Amino acid sequence: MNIFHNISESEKHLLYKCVKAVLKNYQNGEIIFSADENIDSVGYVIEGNIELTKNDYNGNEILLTRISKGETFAETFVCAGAKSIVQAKAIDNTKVLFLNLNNILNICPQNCIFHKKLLENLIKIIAQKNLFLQDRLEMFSHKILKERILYLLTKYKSADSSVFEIPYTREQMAKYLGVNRSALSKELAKLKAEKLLDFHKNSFKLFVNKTSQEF
Amino acid sequence: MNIFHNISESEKHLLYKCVKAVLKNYQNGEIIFSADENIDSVGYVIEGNIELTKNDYNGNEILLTRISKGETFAETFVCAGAKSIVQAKAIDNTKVLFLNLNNILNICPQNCIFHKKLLENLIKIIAQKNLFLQDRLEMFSHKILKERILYLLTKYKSADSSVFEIPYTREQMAKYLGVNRSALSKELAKLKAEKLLDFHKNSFKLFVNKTSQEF
DNA sequence: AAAAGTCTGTTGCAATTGCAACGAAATTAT
DNA sequence: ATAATTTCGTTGCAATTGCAACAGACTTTT
Repeated sequence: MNIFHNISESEKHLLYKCVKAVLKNYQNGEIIFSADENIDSVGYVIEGNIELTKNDYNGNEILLTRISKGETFAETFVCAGAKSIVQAKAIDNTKVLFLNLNNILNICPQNCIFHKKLLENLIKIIAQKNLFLQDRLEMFSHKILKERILYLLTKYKSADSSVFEIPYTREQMAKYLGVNRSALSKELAKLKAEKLLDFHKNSFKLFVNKTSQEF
Repeated sequence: MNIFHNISESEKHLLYKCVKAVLKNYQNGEIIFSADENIDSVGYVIEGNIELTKNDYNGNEILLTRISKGETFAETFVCAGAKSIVQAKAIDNTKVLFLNLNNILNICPQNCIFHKKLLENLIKIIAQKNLFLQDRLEMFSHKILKERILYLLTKYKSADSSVFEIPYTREQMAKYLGVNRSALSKELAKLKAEKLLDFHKNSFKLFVNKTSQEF
């Protein structure tokens, strides 16, 4: 989701003034901010690309994610009132727009509608990331592969004993589940033998007994 | 964090009118909302307790979390514009205040300060939950116990080869790391033998070579 | 100080998953 | 249609972690 969703180009430019947005240019390789810095502004990539990295216990730089044009970054810790925990580095010649959180929150006296939209979008971005993280975490909270598989399939199943598809190849499915691909195939074959499910490629069918609900 | 943080009792009551807050009473056991419902209001527990549950693939009700007095719930999917994915049930006689998201976002014409504070607090709640989830997820992304341990310890270490404490007993540490306690003790003993770290109870000392940083 | 209770380390064995290699099936390119 | 490429299932073995049981260390209670 774009933080300027539903805001037209002309409104955008009014908004820039309204929230005193700051545009900065970075050379390829330039550090935008480091881990442990106090940041007060949400970043928005106008042009170029950014990498968010973190140092592990050995000092190795670990790539967390890439941010590209139209995406927002730094919003989590800025809005949480916390220090940065990641480093942001331009990996192209990059233009970043900084939106100061306080200015976003201080609805301007004019009470402009697009200002409200910006706020709404910002909240939505954070909340949606939250949903994404919650799903991943719930998946990981299942310790056994069988349960992880059923957790995933339950998300996509339409109605019992009818076929549905999942948007993953077997390799992607294994990655989502955080396990080895062949271990996944092995377990799927086992579950098929147990008649808990049937599948072919990315089409699945669940035969789950709902006895616990029938009483 | 309380969504009314920094808002006085008197301001609170003005705010209730301003955002048209709705107070509802629930009997012990009463369903507040079900999974798959469309909700437009953030919940705030004034009195009593709530359980958020989810049905697993077998239809078993799984307890996700308990919400008690002063806590906010439903904010994630309301702000994400998504359907509820959980069921909320009162487990006491419970008073819940519902704050409609649109009303929170529509800063009132009077432009009252506490309205802005409410918004700020809401964002902070979501963003902080985000940070929490990110940490858990990053931990789980390490597949090997050794890496999980070092991830945890790196978070708490002050300076190299100096002693620091972690706020967990061994049992809690194992739970945080998502592994069996005795497996954790085993691995800690191994890492101690490898001279990567030293420890006694919840006091630790890291001997991590930073060679990769020294070049 | 002794006793009871809790926390932690250790051990052996079981269960689960990772890994690598290969062949079959399915898809895409020629 | 054939060949090349990718995806998937299978297998055997290795590595990791779970589990249960017990003993020692540490804490709290009496």
